[in-house]
Amino acid sequence: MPEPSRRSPRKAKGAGPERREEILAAALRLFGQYGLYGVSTRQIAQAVGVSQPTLYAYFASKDEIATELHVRAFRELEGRLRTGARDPESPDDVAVALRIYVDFGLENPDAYRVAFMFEGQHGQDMPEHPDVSASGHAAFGILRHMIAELQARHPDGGRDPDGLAQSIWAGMHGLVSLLIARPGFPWTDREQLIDRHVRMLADMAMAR
Amino acid sequence: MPEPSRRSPRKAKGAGPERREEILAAALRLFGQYGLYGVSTRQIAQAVGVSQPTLYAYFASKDEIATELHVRAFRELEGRLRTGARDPESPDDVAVALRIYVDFGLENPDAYRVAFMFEGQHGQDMPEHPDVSASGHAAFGILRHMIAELQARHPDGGRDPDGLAQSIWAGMHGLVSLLIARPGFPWTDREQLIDRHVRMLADMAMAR
Amino acid sequence: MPEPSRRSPRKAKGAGPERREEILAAALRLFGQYGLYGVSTRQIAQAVGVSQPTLYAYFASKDEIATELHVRAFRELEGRLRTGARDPESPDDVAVALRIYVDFGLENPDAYRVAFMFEGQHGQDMPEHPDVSASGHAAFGILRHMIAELQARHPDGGRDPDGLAQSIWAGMHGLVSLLIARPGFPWTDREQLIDRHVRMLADMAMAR
Amino acid sequence: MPEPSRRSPRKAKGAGPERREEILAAALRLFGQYGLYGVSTRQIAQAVGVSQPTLYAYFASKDEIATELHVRAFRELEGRLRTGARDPESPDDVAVALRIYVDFGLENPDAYRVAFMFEGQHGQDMPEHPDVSASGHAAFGILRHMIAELQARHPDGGRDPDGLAQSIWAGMHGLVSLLIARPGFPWTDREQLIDRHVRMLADMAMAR
DNA sequence: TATGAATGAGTCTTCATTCAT
DNA sequence: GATGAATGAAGACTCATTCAT
Repeated sequence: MPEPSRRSPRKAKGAGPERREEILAAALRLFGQYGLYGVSTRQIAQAVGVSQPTLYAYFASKDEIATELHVRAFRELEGRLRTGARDPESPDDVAVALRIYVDFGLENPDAYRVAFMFEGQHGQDMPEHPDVSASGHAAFGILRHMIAELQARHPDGGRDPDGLAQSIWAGMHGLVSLLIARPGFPWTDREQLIDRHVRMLADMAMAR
Repeated sequence: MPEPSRRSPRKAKGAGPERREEILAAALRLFGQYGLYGVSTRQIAQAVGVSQPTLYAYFASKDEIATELHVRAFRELEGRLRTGARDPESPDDVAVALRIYVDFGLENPDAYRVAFMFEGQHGQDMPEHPDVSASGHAAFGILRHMIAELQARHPDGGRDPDGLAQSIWAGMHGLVSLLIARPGFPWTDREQLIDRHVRMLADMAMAR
Repeated sequence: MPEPSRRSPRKAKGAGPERREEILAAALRLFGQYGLYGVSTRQIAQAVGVSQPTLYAYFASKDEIATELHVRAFRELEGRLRTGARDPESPDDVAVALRIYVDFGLENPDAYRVAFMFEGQHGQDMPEHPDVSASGHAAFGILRHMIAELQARHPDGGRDPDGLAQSIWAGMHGLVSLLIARPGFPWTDREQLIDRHVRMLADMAMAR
Repeated sequence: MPEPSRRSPRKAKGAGPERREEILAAALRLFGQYGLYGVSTRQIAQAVGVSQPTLYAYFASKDEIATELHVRAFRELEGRLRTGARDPESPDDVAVALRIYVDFGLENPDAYRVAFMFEGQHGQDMPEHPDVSASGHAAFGILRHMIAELQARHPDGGRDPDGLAQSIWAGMHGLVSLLIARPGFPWTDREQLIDRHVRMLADMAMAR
């Protein structure tokens, strides 16, 4: 006796972990486009094609979705940096890493926005979400490590890798965030702007 | 004998234009702390010590409060830059201007946050708020002008003042915004970090 | 010694009863245009050029303004009818009165709207405002009296002046209110429409 | 052993489309009684026995509720006219249609009031609500068509069916709206009043 | 007489979340 | 696993009205 038409024998289409991914993907797109506060759970649910309560089968709250995206964004960035960044022999190698950073941001403005331009209370590194801080620090650590390595190889070339890494990171973040947030600004040729920005900051890695 | 004008000790707090300023001050603090979307008109009213509708006697909408704060913040920055920035003869003079920028941001983190807060729909520099864009562009224009002047004086020293101004501005914004947004991060010595960051960016003004 | 230009020797400009009239005039115009619920006391005050609380020096409430306008409208109509309506010798004389009615409505759509299309609770003749009902009944009484007179003169011509007066009144009201409320409707030639409508209803005055 | 499906005795009131109808019914009653502007969504929700936000699961806005009621009212009227009105051979057949009109209004005073309620900005047949105008015109069109048919059959009997239809419609509307709006008025015998009113207007259909 | 200032109660509407099924 | 239905709390904003001056 055939049981009344059920879509698939065991898992319904897009159930389980896949649903979770669908939700994250939709939320990432929407958060990036309209901002964290500009997106409602209803919109997310609709974008996924499920009902609102279904979201809560996968996430405890809207905040948890945002946090997961935040952590993932940093992981993705970290992964890219780890993959693309080789042992630096010259500032050019640092420039490659910086370029990876920029490309990540511009290719994934949603993720970048979620990761770095996290709205909400400022003035505290969201201690309630330790994962968020941790994943951010890890990505930063790679850059810091590269600069330290580079300087170690050229002991006469530079000092204070910590400070320099922070300075360079900040310089990158400024460009990426402004390019994302102000697309209407009359920027000069983007490619050239980015290229020079990256090279200049990379050269700073060996500053004394 | 006229009795000495009885002032009611209760409601004479601050009328007229002063109330307006009180509201702006409270809104600035709250917006800076919790973000534009994280603050309700109720909270603003409560912080001022008035009822919600009273706000609407001074501002047409919450948006108007935010816009006014935004414009004021950039005006203040513009004023500081205009006052402090002299005709640049060397990158050091540019560094002075950049330092003014940083100091403004760190001394008025709320205002700085509000100034760059208008990142609504991911992009769109809010054409509906021309003042908002205008005030930002004016402040930027001063830096751009300085760099152009400097290069004009040293024709062999640099080119593309537009692109450089954007690059330097971005570099500054990155540092200021991160210092404000991540106070918990293990920054190296702030003063030294800022000082070198500023000098490095200023040196870029004469890049070729 | 000429006193400093005051409009009138005693009353300050627009003070006292004149103010009251100004308020009523402004309210009549606004109520007629936007409806009773579509007009706020602020709008009335602004139209008059005074502050909101000033209204309450002349009227106890917004409702009192509306009521006064209502009563006045009926009085005006009553006055016009009393003036223009002569002892009826034929239906033509009734037609004259009906035409007065229509003209009143179309020339003073604001007043007509206030008088007859009074929004609010229906199903009761606002017993809380006895004046309103009274003034309405008075105007109606004139029409009823005309018809009775006419029939008395032509004893074979008609009966039931009460019912006929109500019927004719209703017929008039329907046309006036629709012409006022639906100006966008594709009415045929207004003058001709009104003229025939009036004559037909007047002829009914002698129906048996 | 499966226990017999427990039905919760509390919340099973009326789900889905039935809720929608409940809301419409409650809104119709309230709008008819207190007017469109005199009723709040809270009152509607309370009358239905649900919370305020629940309304928005069934209607996008208060305006949508009103529009639906308006359209329904005219549709109902249109349906009654279409059903009851036969090819007119004499004014008596027109009288039947007019009587249907009156009966509809008096049996459904709320609906009638709602149908003619959309008198917003004094004029403007709400071009933003095309349905509203359309449904009204459709009902009127039936009457117009009847009169034209009648005159076509008796070519010597009447002219200008458009103008006559408007005149007769206005005459009906006046009586119905006053009977509804002024129940406290000392009307003569209602049945007789209506009957004669209807017959008189119907006779006008063949006026020259 | 007139008003600047203020407000409690109310408007419509949207939110994230939960419950019973 | 999924949902239809529902809601308390809150959102921005407007209202008629009333103080104290």
